[in-house]
Amino acid sequence: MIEISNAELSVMQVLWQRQPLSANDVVAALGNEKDWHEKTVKTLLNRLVSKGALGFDKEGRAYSYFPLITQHDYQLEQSQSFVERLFFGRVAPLVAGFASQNKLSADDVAQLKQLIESWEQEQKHD
Amino acid sequence: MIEISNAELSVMQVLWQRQPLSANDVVAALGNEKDWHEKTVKTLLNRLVSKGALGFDKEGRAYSYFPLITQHDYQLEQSQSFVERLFFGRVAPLVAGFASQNKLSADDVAQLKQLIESWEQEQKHD
DNA sequence: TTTTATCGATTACAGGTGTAATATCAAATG
DNA sequence: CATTTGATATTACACCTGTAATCGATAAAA
Repeated sequence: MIEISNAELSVMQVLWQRQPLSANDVVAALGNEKDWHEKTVKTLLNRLVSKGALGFDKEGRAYSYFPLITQHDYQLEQSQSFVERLFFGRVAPLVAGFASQNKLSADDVAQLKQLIESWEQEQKHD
Repeated sequence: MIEISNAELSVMQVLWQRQPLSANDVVAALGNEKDWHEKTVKTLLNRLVSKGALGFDKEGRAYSYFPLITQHDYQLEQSQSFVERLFFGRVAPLVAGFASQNKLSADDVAQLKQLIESWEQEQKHD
């Protein structure tokens, strides 16, 4: 399993959103949120390539980078391991924490209701 | 915010469950799940004390360790930052991932329904 | 009381991470 | 063609982590 550090993750997020991008495009995209030197971003791109998280095509002088793992897969795997480590595998207590902090949006609740309904449908016909 | 590494977290989990414990008790408690040398566990205890995550009382020769931060607070803070980093703050997509992997237990679903109900109650009278 | 067994404290050491600076090499410019 | 520019590759470096081993002090044992 590929390990992606926090700083690296920010780079992945950019490339999961738009892809492929040149190193400079990634630097620009991160400009708003991160106060990183251009060299820092290039280092992160390099490490992500070494780790097999990113690939690139040579477009002449500059490279064009793209993710080799999907955001969805990464989210799934990390969620699983996070909930395992902190909540011993049960996700509801995590959601309860969000609720207690008023961090549940109406959209979240709507989606959760939907999920529950599907889940109950599943249970019935098996 | 105190940063607790993965290995350190396992030690915290033991002490969140029973507290206070001597170093040897912690070593024993971890014996099942982790294949760590006694020295390794002592190092982790030490680092956690340095970080301010654990305190201890001197009970003669050996120390008696106890958490200085609650499991609940830690879970809350880590959940928040995890969901922020991977899901841009929305928790429902995380739960959706669990559902899709059949990682939702009946207990989870029951608890989620309860949460939603409370949440809707809250919304009404404000 | 001298020796030994234990504790916690300190030190070790390789690999990862955050955060760049420098080196190298090829493309663009003059 | 020679030079400058700009991109990637390599190197840097301190701190964190995983995983212990060694040191030093003190309590227990002989």
